[in-house]
Amino acid sequence: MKRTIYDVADAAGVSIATVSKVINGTGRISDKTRKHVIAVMDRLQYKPSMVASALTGKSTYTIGLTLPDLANPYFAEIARAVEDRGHEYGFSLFICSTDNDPEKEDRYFSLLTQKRVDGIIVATRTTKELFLKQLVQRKIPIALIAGEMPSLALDAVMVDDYLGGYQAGSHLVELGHRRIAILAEDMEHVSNRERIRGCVQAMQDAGIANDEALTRVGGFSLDTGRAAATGLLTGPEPPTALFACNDLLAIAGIQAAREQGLQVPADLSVVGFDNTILATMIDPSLTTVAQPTQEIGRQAVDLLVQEIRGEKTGKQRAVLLPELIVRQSTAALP
Amino acid sequence: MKRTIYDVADAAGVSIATVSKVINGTGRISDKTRKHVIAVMDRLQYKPSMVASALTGKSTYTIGLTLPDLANPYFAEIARAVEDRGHEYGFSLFICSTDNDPEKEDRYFSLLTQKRVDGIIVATRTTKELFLKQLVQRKIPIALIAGEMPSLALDAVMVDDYLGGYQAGSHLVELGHRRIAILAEDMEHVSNRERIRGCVQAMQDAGIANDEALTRVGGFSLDTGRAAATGLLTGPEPPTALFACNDLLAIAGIQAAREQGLQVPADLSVVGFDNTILATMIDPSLTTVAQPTQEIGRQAVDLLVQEIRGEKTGKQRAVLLPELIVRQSTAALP
DNA sequence: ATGAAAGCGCTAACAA
DNA sequence: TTGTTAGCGCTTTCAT
Repeated sequence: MKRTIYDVADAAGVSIATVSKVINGTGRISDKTRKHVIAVMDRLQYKPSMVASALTGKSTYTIGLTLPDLANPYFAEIARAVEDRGHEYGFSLFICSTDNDPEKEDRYFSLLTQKRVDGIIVATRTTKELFLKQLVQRKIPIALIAGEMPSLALDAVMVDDYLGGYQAGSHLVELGHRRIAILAEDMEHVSNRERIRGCVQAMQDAGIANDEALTRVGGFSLDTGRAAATGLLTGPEPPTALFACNDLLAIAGIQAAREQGLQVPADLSVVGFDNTILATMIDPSLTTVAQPTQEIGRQAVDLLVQEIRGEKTGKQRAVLLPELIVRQSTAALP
Repeated sequence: MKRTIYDVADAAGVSIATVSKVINGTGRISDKTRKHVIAVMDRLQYKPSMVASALTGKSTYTIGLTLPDLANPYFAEIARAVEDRGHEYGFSLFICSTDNDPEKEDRYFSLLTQKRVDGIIVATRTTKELFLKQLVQRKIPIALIAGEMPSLALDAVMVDDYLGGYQAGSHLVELGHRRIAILAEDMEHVSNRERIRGCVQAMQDAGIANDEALTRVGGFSLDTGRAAATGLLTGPEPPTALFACNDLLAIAGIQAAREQGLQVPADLSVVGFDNTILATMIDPSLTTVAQPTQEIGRQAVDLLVQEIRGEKTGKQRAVLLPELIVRQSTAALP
């Protein structure tokens, strides 16, 4: 039942080298034998083993993608984009959800190493420098998505988070808001810090002093986000606008507002970040800073593949631009 | 830089057979040499190649998952569940989004075959019997999620869609609704047909005649769903309740209602299906029939792994029960 | 308890 | 144009 290149060679009355050549289109084979061999191959339903061919030194045509959680819509979209672009190049994708757990991430890296993936795209946010260094030593091509590893020269694609934050802040400022609250995932990751910095800068450019009390950490879930947002809204001088560092938190903010009897956008304008599928689902639809998800995945794969093929010398850093999408969740201050 | 088993053997002053044995815990090795070899292995940062070991006849410890679209929250959740359970068994996961395109699916099957995956979990909805048959001939273990292939005996895990539909229908009937519209993805897939059949049965059990005009196909996107829902709501005798065959369509229904100036649930009660992350995000929060996503992924992997290990003789069909989650989108008919 | 040697299915010189 | 052959890194008898 299990066909090998020998079976094909036998059945076709040629050598395995000949079969190998027609499979790979290498060497010179007469049209006649090529056709014949091909015919025999599909008659036998023969599928060359990529395991064997990988062992021979060629690549495995496999890449790994580490991300915090595949069930998170943002990362699912990224993964889909990576899958699609990888597939165009003939690469299969191993998915590795790490739950932001460094140990789990390390185990996945180790596993990917043993599986001899051709490269790894790292979209996790808790990656330890040491882990990456080990991969680099092993000469495993790496591309970072929205990550920084200043000490290591690595290919990376990121969006200009500062600009995104600035766009969000400007939008709110232009609508007349002056008390603008900020809801962050955490303060560790650069992306978040930059988004906040951008928003604060937009406010300062409009002559609005930054009130630290209006910035809160909302975590990664709807519940923690709602709790943090509620804290923000029930303070002494409540904000009239909220910039959330991702769409999930923005929705948490909207829900918290509703619980406090506030209308969005009448009483509170809300801006999100990411433009995930969620943004168009909720009511009011969410004004948000769009990340070019497709493009992020695409460029990450492009960088990685160039690296794998050795077509590139230095490392590159692609910075993509975010775009503010205005929907229904923001309005001018009365 | 690239370490092989030979490097370890040399450095440890033993044979490669010995090294292999300590790696796999096979054969009898003295405690002394074992420790020594292990020490040498981590000093050299040696990671055994699973490519080579796979070629030797052992399994690749890799499974494939085909699904329509990884970016769809429902399938992302399924994928995450499969990934987690697979990881517990030591299996890595290849993701294959097919976009419901049979050709793409076939190419993925072919690719997975060449990569010599140990098994495939099929969560796509357009799988041709021929494709599956070819895999079966190749003796590749398969597990279906929410699929049927009556002619082929295959392991499968599914939820009782009929029951789910019945629960949704009963809920609406109990709330006093008698004109209940149904929004389906399509009529081809069994899941949808069963959900509808269940809902209709619940209505009939309450003495409500089925009005065919109240069933519409809403497709797979928010836009097509909204269009279909609008058609439903603007008919001569508009419904007071809507059962949508998935959460996305339910949200489309809510949006359509809102566009028509209807309040949910005051003027229209809406029930969804799947209980995806979306259900808690929207306002009003969605009453929906929950699928046990974790359990589906888990059992699919369990069945597949048993098959891979040859621990099972016959094929099994696991039927899981859905559960109605009542939230804010349904209310009693005034 | 350890090692020598024969594959696993394929690719890539090198011969013919 | 086609075939022979030596690996790729590992597992697994079978000797020792």
